[in-house]
Amino acid sequence: MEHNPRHLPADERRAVTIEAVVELAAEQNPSEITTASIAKRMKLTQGALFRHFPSKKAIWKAVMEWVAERLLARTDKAEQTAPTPLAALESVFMAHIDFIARHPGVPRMIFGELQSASDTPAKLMVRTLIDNYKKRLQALIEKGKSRGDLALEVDSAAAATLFIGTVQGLVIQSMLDGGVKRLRAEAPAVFAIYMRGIRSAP
Amino acid sequence: MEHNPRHLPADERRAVTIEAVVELAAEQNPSEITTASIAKRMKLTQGALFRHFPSKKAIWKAVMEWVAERLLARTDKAEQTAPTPLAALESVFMAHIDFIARHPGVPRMIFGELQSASDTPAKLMVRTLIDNYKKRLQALIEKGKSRGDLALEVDSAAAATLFIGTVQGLVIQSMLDGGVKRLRAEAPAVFAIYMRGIRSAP
DNA sequence: GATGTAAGATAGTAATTAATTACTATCTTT
DNA sequence: AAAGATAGTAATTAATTACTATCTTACATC
Repeated sequence: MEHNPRHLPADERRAVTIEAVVELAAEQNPSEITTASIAKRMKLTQGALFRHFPSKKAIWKAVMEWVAERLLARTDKAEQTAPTPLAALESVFMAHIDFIARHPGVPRMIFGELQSASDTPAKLMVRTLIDNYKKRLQALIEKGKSRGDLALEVDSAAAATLFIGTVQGLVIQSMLDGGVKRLRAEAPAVFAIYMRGIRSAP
Repeated sequence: MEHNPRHLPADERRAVTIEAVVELAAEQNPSEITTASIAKRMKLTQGALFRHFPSKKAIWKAVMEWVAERLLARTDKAEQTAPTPLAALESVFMAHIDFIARHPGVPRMIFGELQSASDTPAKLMVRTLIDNYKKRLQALIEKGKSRGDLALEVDSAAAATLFIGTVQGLVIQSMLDGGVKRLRAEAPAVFAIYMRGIRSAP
């Protein structure tokens, strides 16, 4: 059991920093997270952060990389353990919801990055993350069609967009009111309607 | 034709201020909009703003009131001119998309308000706006059910949530890439899947 | 045309911010 | 154990922020 070791190797310090930011984002507006508040959470002086990151933007970039990595790993696993494309869609959806419920700061940060009109490094991370995600969904949907589980008349690209949108909409509304509890509670019923929208007639 | 009249009555000045903020939000991260940048856009000195608003928060509140008013007016009209509940849903959806396409800064501001963990006055505005919106949607959906157009097995609350989520998801993804053009282009196909999800079997 | 008031300009303030600096403590390697 | 490398501290910096105090101008009303 270690008690706040004062000195950490650089890579561990970076990892701890990322965790601190994700934690803080769950508690407050990410745009109001200062280098001072990050340092305080880590019991470190503010200046020390800049020994490990060249700038604040670099911190955000590292955090978004962490998010992309973990989210993709989680949904990937969900997808691959499911028996059918249809089951995979549901499994991925729930894994996504679960990931956000465990890290409520993540959507906060992502939406924050979206708002900047210019292309920050962090925003680029988000874009490629969602791009890849969407491609995988689209492939799943196509597979579901060829198996006869999904309706051929459904636009696959639009279906992938709506899949992600369904998550985003749920998240936004639970951010407004109800929080993580509401997110988990409403997810199944909302996903059921989505499924009804793409499934082939019985 | 008026040429930037230097002096404006207070109420007009407030209106112009709101327009300036909505414009600016379309171009940059709303959290980075400063009182100085608002004033510059209006060709006014920064201090003069505080003759008309007691604080920056008051400006945001006024802007959100403007948004709520206009959006509700637009969707209300769309709803009331439609012949059936089903047609009304589509009409409201498209009116909503059109409103955002005309004012791309609006979702940016709303998402920005969502991120603050505490309940700012502006965040409260957003919450009641969406609450009212959702209630109206739910009523429409119930009406559609009783007419036999919508499936009884569909959860009305979840359907209303997903309706809003569909808009939000579309908006977010167009903010990431493609902008207003993509928003308008993808809206119909995505809405079609939503409709398929709630409509009764033919 | 004089006059009172509403609106704007000018020039500040105090607080907060990311980043930098000079220095110190701690670990690692030989 | 010496020496170099790594990590952290404390204090400071320049820039930016919302907000304010004081002075000046424009306009409506008589």
